[in-house]
Amino acid sequence: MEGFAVAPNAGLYMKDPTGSETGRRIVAEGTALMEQIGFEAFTFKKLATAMGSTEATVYRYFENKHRLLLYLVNGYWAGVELRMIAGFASAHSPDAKLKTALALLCSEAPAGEPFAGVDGAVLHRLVAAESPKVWLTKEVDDENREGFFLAYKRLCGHVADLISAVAPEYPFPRSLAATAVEASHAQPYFARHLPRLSDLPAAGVERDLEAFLTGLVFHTAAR
Amino acid sequence: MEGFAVAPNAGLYMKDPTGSETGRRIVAEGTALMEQIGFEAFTFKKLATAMGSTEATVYRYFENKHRLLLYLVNGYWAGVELRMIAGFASAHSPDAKLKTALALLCSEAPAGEPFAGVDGAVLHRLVAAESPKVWLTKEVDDENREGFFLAYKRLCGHVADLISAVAPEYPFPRSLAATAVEASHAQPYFARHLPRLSDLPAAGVERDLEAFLTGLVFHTAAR
DNA sequence: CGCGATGAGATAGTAATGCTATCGATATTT
DNA sequence: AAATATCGATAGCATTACTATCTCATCGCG
Repeated sequence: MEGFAVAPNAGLYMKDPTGSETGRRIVAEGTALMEQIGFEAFTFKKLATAMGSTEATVYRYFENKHRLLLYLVNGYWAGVELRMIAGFASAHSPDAKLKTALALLCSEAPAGEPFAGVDGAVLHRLVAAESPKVWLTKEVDDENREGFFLAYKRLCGHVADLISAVAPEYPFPRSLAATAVEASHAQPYFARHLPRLSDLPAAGVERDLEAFLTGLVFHTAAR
Repeated sequence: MEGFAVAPNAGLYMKDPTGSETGRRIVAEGTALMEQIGFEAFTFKKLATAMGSTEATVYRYFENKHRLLLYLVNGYWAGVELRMIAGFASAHSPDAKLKTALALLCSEAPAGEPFAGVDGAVLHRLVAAESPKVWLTKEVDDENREGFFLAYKRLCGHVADLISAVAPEYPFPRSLAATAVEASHAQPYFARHLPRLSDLPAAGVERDLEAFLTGLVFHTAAR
């Protein structure tokens, strides 16, 4: 029943939200509401009211809103990883694989629903705007030990491996991969809100973003 | 009396904290406490208790903790900009200037006190761990309109200008500058807490970080 | 000397937040 | 039909994020 070899989100919830209609609604409406009003203004009470349920019910699924965000972000990255691996099938050289991987990171509206009832584009925007808050916390080390960042680290790992395949002598493949993945979210956000920090257009960034990222990665690594 | 042509922090406070001993202590002890316990756990009540003062007193200086963080981050960047411009004096080619600028971004313990009584290394760590929270907010656009991000944007602007000077035909100087500046904080943080996302050592990153960043910028732009 | 302004500690209070506990009605399972 | 799980309803509590007011000390100034 699980779409993954190892459930990517184990431990992030108190009760598996995919196992009930209420759980799926928490995830679906939680994503939408959090994206709308922002993580700091988001509360379980507001979510419960929006779903016509109660705070206590939401707390039965997730310990707190930070865990819910972590769950969403993790699911997002797991989905990207899946599509990335699928994309590798149609590319043969490491070079071509790396290019598809980077292109995938640039698409604002990922194909397919990452969670039942969740709009991919909305989740993408949520992740772009909120995901750093997931690790910029005093609990990073504990949460990392519990494996809550595995999906993200695996994804960056794939990109790093491709960089190494393309440029075996480049000394910072992981740093470059993480920098590129981060930039793929930060740059569209900057383009929209702090345009002095970007050369991308406010909307429809995908084409230029891809050009920027491939330039960044290939020129840096492949000497 | 002001060290800057235009006070970089105007509007961020209700009452200028540099103008009184209490204000300076709010800034100094606020930095230390926030860095210690993290932005989410930090409250004005805790700060007041730590300083032997009261919540109401702190609120006379800053509207809320978000504004205080913004003030600190902004002051940090203003200080970096000052040192960057000073550093340009000893470098003559744009190439050399860009190299000094990037090296400056890598130093973990900036020279000189950015605020009276504030340890530069502590502020540096605070900015690395918390600064994205300053713009990843639903109030970005309002705060940007009020000029609260000017120091950061100016700093990135300097780097972008140097990139353009070194490589006039490179199409994404601003994106590259912002990406490099962001990476200068993100990479040491990753090295420490999520080491799979970096090739840098957990401690003493400066040398490798500089190599990574100069490679990133020069190979990407001067292509 | 006395006046007013300013700065800041003390105290109180309010609404919202984050979270826990209990209870009972309603399904679902066995 | 009994047992169990699910979830809405309600209550409660400690903390947070503020706001307001009052008092006292200080300081510049006529």
